[in-house]
Amino acid sequence: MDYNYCEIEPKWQQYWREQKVYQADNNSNKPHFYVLDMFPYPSGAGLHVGHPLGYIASDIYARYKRLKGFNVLHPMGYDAYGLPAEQYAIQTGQHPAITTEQNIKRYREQLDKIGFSFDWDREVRTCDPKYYHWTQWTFIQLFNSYYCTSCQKAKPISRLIEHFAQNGSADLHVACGQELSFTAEEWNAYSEQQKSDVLMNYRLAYLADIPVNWCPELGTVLANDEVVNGLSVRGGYPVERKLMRQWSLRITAYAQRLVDGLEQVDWTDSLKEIQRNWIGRSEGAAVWFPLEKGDHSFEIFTTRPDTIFGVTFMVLCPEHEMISEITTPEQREAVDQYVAWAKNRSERERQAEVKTVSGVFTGAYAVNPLTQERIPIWVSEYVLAGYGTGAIMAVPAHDSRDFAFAKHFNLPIRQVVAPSVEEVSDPATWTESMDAKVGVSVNSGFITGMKVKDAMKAVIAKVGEMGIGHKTVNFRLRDAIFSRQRYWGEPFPIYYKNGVPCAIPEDKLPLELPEIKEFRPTATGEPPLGHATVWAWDEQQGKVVENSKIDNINVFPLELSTMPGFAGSSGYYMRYMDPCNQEAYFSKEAAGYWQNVDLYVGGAEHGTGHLIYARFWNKFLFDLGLSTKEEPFQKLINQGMIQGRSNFVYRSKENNNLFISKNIPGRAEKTVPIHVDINIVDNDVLDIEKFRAWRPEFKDAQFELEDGKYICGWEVEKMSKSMFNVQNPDDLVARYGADTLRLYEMFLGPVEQAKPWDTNGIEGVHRFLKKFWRLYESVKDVPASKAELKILHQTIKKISEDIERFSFNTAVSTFMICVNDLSAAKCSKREILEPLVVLMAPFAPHIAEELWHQMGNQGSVTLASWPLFEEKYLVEDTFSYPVSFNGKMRFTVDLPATADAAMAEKAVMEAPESQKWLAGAKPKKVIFVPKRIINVVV
RNA sequence: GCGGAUAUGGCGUAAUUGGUAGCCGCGCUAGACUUAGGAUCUAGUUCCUCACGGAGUGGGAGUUCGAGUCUCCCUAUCCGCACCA
Repeated sequence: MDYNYCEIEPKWQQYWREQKVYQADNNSNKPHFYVLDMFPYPSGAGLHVGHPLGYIASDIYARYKRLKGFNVLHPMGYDAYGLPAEQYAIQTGQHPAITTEQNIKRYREQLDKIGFSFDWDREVRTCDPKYYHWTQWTFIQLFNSYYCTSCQKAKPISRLIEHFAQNGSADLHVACGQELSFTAEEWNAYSEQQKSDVLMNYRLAYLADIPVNWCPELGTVLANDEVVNGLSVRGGYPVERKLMRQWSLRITAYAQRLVDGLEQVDWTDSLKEIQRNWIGRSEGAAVWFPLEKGDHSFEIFTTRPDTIFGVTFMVLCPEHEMISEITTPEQREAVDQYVAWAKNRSERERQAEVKTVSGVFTGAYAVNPLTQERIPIWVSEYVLAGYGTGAIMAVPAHDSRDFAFAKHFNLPIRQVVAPSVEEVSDPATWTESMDAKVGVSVNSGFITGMKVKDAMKAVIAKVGEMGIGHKTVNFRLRDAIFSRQRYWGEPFPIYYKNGVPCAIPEDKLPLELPEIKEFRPTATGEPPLGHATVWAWDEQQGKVVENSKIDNINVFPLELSTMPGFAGSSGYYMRYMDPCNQEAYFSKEAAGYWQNVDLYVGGAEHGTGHLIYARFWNKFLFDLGLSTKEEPFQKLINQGMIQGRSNFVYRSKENNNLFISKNIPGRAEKTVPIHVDINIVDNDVLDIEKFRAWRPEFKDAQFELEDGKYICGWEVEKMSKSMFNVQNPDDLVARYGADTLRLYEMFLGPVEQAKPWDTNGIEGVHRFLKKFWRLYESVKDVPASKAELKILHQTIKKISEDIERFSFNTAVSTFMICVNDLSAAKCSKREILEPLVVLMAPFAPHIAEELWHQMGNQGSVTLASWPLFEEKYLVEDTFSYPVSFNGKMRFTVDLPATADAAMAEKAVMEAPESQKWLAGAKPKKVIFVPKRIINVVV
């Protein structure tokens, strides 16, 4: 009987589904293991071959762990809220819920065909009220929490309110928007509205007027990671800066813990580095510079306090609040003009012109607190409002930006750091500043002669003594804007009681997304939820009622924004542990059992988005006592992107109906390349009949062939419909079967590596499976020879190692070698083939299952026992056999310094290793150097 | 500009982690069987050379008995950040 994948694959998929073979148990004595994939956004285009790459890798690992006796949690779900479905709704009027449902159905069909071992009973969808119940719940917890900086932990806001009532703002150690100062008496006298405003400064989810990334085309604000080069990631529309009242998450409170946590996880260095850069921790000093006139002073942040003697001017950002106050009458017009100009520039213009220097003098002066020098104060765009204090001390000699500014406006440059005290030069001759933190201070009063590091400490100590500064840490990370002016997202569980935002009671959750018919913003510019007619909160009844009932006594308006995409994806991995819990996000027992994700597989493109938000979310849940581990994802594998591999035909310039094969001499000049559908090309050979049928215009196409074939050109490009290079996994499953697809995707190369998709090698993998199948056609119950056992044992050993280090491509190669060897030996012995089929089960589960049952075994092979081999089939010390898989045996023998080749050979033959493994046979090759024999090839 | 990664046959890749390159697969060459097939099997295939032999892991140096692997300097490609004081 032939290997009939069309029959066996659906059969076993059904069996697994019906027998619930992959159901994970929350109460088990087995060791636990949690394997997670980044759940997909169900887009209308369906899966392409890039998606399953990571899923197959994680599935192999999950199945391997099951064979190893672990209770494995391997769930899947959908990140179902998102812009594309809503944009589609705007264009067509089709409700996003319908589009999403259809897409999910399609995804599920595609996923099912590949034979994954997901526990579908645990499926979550972010748009399901039973799920977003807990997204909303978490939001309320964030809203009702503040961050205590002395114990580095989130705490209930009620504790802060008590503190205010007793002590006012004194002795606060909290993360906040700005430093406020009030007494207990003042607090107690505040109105509800005032108290609410003050608390917003401390809540972990807070409402504030902040400069946001506004995308007019999408009609919504975007988070920093959703904007690249001033354009939206989704759609590529321009984004502008705008001041808006938005919900934000105080993720900056967790910045230090987010940096520290990276030490505990097993991620690649490059991804950790991406996160460190995004968080952008930098140590330095805060220093107050007094103004020359009046008693005001302003704060600056610097990472180079040691250069304070080199300050020759100060710069404020155009948004700085002190500008209008300090600007002199003579300079007012110029300053106003500059500030207005800067304000009107789009983010994109600003970024495009980073190298251009612009700025204006305010006419005001500050005083250097250490030298008492008078320092002019300027305004310039190159100082950013969002970082540090929006004001800097400029040291043009040792900062390239300050240097460019000083050159442009002809401001003095003073060297204060040099390689040594003697090596001082004239900065007027410099072409660039000396930014490196090396050398010693010069021209710097009491720190002159000190090394940079010591000088920094000395200056910090000095300003500390003077009460005008201290050591501090700054982060580049900004709070995450959490509002989206969109419909298809989680509604905020918030209503506005006469302007005061209030959370709806937890026992009334979920607050379900209301139905609307029009998905655009309202005529008055409100978000789409402004169209909802039943979107008001009745406090008495504790439910949603018609808007018409709003009286601001009992019935209040609800929030019209919705949450962003990352809201639902920040905690889904915890929900999988206990997906049906109606009383809680997840039970403490479930979290206590599963702990955290042991292995997370997904793309590196989430390095600055999802992976930061999820870590923050989990740390918060940890502070609440819900999550048992502070870091959610212990080990992370980044699957490489699959690029497209486009094929081309070459159309003659003279004759539109003539196509010339790639390698015909002179072709390049005579033709133009045209993209051709990769599905009608096989190994770069064009199927001429299919090509003629592909499009009407090619109906009568003529060809100039080489060796009777039409050879296409190829190029690596993005996988996209317009280049006809999208490979749909379904087509390959239909043609070769899921097992072939699974093996081939792994065989393509290391999982982490980016690579173009091409099907040129898939035949070889398919052939291997057929060969594997043939081995089992006449299984005999006779004892295996030692040589055959050796093949098996080496394979077991190598496959185990390969899986443990996620080297699935070499694992597939190992199988091929094993099967080649067994075929050559005509080995059909049960003793060999039975364990081999179990070994194969993680990779090609369908064929393994079929053969397992054909051999008369019961139960699923994918739950058989891996140690079976190690105990039952282990002979001698095969697992410590010194011969590696490719036949080299290595051991070291000490030789006298005078040894020659003959003596070396003799020593090899006498070595215990040879006695044991060569059994008198001569080695093929002996490599030796004086004193030691190094390598013996047998 | 800063940071991270990668570079091996015609192609995808492998190399016992410092042990004397190119496993496995594709493709290609020759052959066997054949109901002439997009089946199966056998042998060969890094490059140059009829051969003897020589060269060879992006380029250049270095450490070492020994380097694809370690160090330094270039070059190219990819990714991340980008006026972050």
